[in-house]
Amino acid sequence: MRYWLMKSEPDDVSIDDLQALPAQTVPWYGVRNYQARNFMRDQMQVGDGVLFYHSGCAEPGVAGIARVASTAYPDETQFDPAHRYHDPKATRENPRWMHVDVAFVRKTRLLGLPELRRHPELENMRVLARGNRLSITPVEPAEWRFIVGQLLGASDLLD
DNA sequence: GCCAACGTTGGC
DNA sequence: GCCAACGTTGGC
Repeated sequence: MRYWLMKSEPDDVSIDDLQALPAQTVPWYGVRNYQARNFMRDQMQVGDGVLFYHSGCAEPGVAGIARVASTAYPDETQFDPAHRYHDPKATRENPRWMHVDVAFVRKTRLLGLPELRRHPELENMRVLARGNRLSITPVEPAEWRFIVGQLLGASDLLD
């Protein structure tokens, strides 16, 4: 069991959008960075914890909790010439981009970026590292427990 | 294999 | 809209 922070632009898919989807599950399409792809392809397991992070918006920060709901499989958008995430070098025989499904668990209050930076317990979080642009970063178990404790209360730590 | 140019991310 | 940081591309 691992923990992850996954960024999404709320104009694209917000935590509310995820909650409103029929199966409350979304294929994590559009990742076009090899490190982020490799995390999904090589390390993610069904059930892993996900901090759902809003980026590229007025109030960036953790907006909810989700869960990895599948192992990795090819991202359909890479094959679609009309799609903004089309990759001309990808073929069905040789897909380049893989993703997992992510399922809604809980919407929380917004734990904003300034607040994340304020907690000494979180000073080593990958997502807070200078110059970090990765849209998917690992979260340490202690960081996960701290954040979930902040968001849900210590009595409700999920796992 | 180097590295300059370019594109993208994402906070502000 | 700006810009720092970083990843990718492609010429050599």
